[in-house]
Amino acid sequence: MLDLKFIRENPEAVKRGAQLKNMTVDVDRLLELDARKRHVQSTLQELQTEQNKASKELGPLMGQLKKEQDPAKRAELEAKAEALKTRPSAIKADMIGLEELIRTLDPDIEQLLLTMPLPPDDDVPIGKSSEDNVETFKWGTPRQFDFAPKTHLELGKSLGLFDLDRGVKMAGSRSYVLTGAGAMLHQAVLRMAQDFMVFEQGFTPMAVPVLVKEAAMRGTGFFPAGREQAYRVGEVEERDEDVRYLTGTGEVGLTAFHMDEILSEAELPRMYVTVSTCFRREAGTYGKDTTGLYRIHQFDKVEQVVICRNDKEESKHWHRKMLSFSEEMLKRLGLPYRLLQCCTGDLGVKNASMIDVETWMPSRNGYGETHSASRLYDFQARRCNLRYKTADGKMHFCHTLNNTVIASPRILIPILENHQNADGSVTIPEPLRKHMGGMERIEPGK
RNA sequence: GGAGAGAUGGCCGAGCGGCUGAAGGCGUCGGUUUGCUAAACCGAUGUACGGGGUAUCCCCUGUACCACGGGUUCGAAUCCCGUUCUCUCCGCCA
Repeated sequence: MLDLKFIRENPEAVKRGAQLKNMTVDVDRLLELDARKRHVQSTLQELQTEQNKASKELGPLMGQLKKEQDPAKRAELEAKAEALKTRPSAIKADMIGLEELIRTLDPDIEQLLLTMPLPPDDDVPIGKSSEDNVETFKWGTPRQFDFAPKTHLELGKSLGLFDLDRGVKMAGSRSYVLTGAGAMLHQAVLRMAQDFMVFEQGFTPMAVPVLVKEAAMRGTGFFPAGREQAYRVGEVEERDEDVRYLTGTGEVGLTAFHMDEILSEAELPRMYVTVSTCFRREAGTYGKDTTGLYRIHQFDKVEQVVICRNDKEESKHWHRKMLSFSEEMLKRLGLPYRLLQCCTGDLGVKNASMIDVETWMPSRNGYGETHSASRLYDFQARRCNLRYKTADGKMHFCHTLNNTVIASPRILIPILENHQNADGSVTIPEPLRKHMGGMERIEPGK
């Protein structure tokens, strides 16, 4: 969420930011509603002041009246009290009207405010869509096969690693079942990533809810824009408070963890990592990546979140650092990858900058997205009402960042395809072996 | 699922419908005293929004906020209704 004051003072910057992100937002209407509300509010406040003044006089008077025995004096006091009551009584109806008006204005302002995107950072290349993303770094060389390499689908079948048909049978399209060594490999990858973040990088491991309330989705910026991407749980007739949503990323649980809190500067940065199941409806992707383990409704992801001070440089520093953790995972797994600086048009509402990591997938004869690192500044923290206090008592909104450490089973695609052998087996990358009972290769018929 | 209790500031805790943004204590910060520490004493110590200031993080002023949302009233932390959450007991399930 943007600061309303900022929008008021920089409407053009906000408009331009939205435009760069290919989004249409009605800044003018927001400002108009805001102006109207403030006008109503100040009128209301004046009336409240009057009321309060009358009350302050009435208070002691009523106290006297209670004690007073003399009928003559009582009558006098009563008359005085009645006189004092006339004005508040008279303005009461007006006040109720004004309150009503604010109540009708508020939801509209709120809704508009929630749709205002964070303007992209200056160093983000301008572009319309993912086509215009810029490759900034490349690691590793795609392997030249001296045999006809199989796709992960073929490997999965011949090695018995997953079963798509039965997955679809019970759970519908874009579903799967990991089986045998496939299931183990999946767990091994997650475990390796979590261990790395916890034991080598000092992140705090968390197990968070994946079924959350509307406030958590809105606070982390997924709602309202991404509402159609989330599974909604609850009966149609249920009241809003009973409805829950399945999260599409552990980022929600890690970031909303501190919702409505005031941290102290000394406890920043908070570094969290979670492995959680992610649910995505993948609405609007019909016909896209329909085969295999690439685009699926349910997967597991190790996600990293950092909550730091309100300092752009610090945010940028963490952004790079968190990205390096993802890169380290791919390096250890021996998977060639590249970094893409996403262009303005490819950014979501909440990002100031986003860097995707794409990993080499032989079956695509190209790179496929496996990670996404976002820098959000205080956009999420504002929505989450997540602040911190400095030593001298000043209050600020935190900055938040998030990035994939590893997501599986998608990452199994490059692992299987890149490490396959001519005999149809797959060599297990060394760091995964200790999580697979020491297994070094996955071989057919075993 | 049944019965009951509760929700007040960073924490504990008081609060007859008016002088309560809220006693008291703890904590924190500043000061005095002190060789240092401790102790003692004095003072300060919420947030949001609006308006005004010779005004980025300063001052003045107004309003709101005692779980949340309504209501009663000239006036609500205090009374009424609804919701959420927490706790205790019973039952049920794991």
